[in-house]
Amino acid sequence: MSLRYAILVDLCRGEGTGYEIAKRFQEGVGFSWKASHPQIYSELKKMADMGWVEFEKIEQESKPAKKIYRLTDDGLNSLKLWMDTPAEIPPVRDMFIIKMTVGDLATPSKLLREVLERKKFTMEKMAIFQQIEETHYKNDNQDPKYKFPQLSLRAAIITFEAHLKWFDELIEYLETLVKSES
Amino acid sequence: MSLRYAILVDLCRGEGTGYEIAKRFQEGVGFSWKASHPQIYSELKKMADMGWVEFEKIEQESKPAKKIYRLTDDGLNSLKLWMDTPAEIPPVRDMFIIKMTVGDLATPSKLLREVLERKKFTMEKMAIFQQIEETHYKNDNQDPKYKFPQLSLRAAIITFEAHLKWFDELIEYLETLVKSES
DNA sequence: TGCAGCATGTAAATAGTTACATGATTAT
DNA sequence: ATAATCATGTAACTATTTACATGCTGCA
Repeated sequence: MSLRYAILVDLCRGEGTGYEIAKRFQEGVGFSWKASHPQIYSELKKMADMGWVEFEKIEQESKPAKKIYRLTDDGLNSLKLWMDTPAEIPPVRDMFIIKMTVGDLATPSKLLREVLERKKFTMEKMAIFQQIEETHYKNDNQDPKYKFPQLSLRAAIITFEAHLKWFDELIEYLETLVKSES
Repeated sequence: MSLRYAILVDLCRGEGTGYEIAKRFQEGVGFSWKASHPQIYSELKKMADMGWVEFEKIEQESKPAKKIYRLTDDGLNSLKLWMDTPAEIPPVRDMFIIKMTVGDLATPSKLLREVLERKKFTMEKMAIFQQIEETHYKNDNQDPKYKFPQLSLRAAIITFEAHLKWFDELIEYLETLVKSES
């Protein structure tokens, strides 16, 4: 049921089509959840049947009619109920960490390349989030209304920092291995 | 196919029954992957059929016969091939972070309680990993053989530290909310 | 007496991904 | 020309969880 509530949270900020919601749930756009479009369409349909969301159908020329979804009072109430119940602590599921436990089975240079790739990826992502933090929430904008979204953003930034710290420890060791290899 | 390789990595350290492997993959035991026992049994069966693992059947009185699995040469070779191909970067999928973006919809005291619960949980987990790091890898034990497992452990510790840092930011804000609430 | 641990497995359900399908428009 | 964007959806598959099933032993 997680995706269901993730969508409700997304719709809290305003109405949107399944397509738009799906875009936000694509790899990397939002930090904390990922979902493909068929999953989102089917979940929206279920919630429309339950009356948690409603949609306005807008016909378009040369495109399928778009459905603009918004929360209903029922949906908002269900969301509020969920908000007060603890969320499950998710398992990690990162094969890269598993791989490291037996890193001696890999080719050091390839492992190093993989870490450098991850580091690059993480730095790019982090830059985006830091940008948002600076333009939206820093300095003047200390409106308590934005405090929660900002704190949520902090989760991403802090996590990325941690990953980078770990990557640097890996790189340090792997570089010694690659040097002695040649 | 991730679970498959996670099991192979696990079997690298030595033989084991499905039951034992499943225990290690339970919530919280290993840091980086989670799996239930039916999933592990079925994956072991598939890999036995492919010849990546083999097992020795040991009859027992009053218990079902146990199967002690170990890697075959084929399994080890497949694992080595996998080691040299980059692992996918996993999505995060933590509803707690999502929840924070609309934290104003929750009851502050309940949200605070949830954060404190997570903090406690994380500190307990981290203590276990730090213990392992100190007893197994610190001081005298600078054997390069243990360098990779140690680095893998560092991923957990560094990640936990990051979570704790974030939790403290949340707690600081939520405490002001709870105070002004009463 | 009742629960945890050992040890296997099957069956059913839910969650999530990938491929297929359509079709016009705009940018490269 | 080709790919990306808009916008929906279905179908098939893979991954994962939960419930059911068995049965003995040792502990509180």
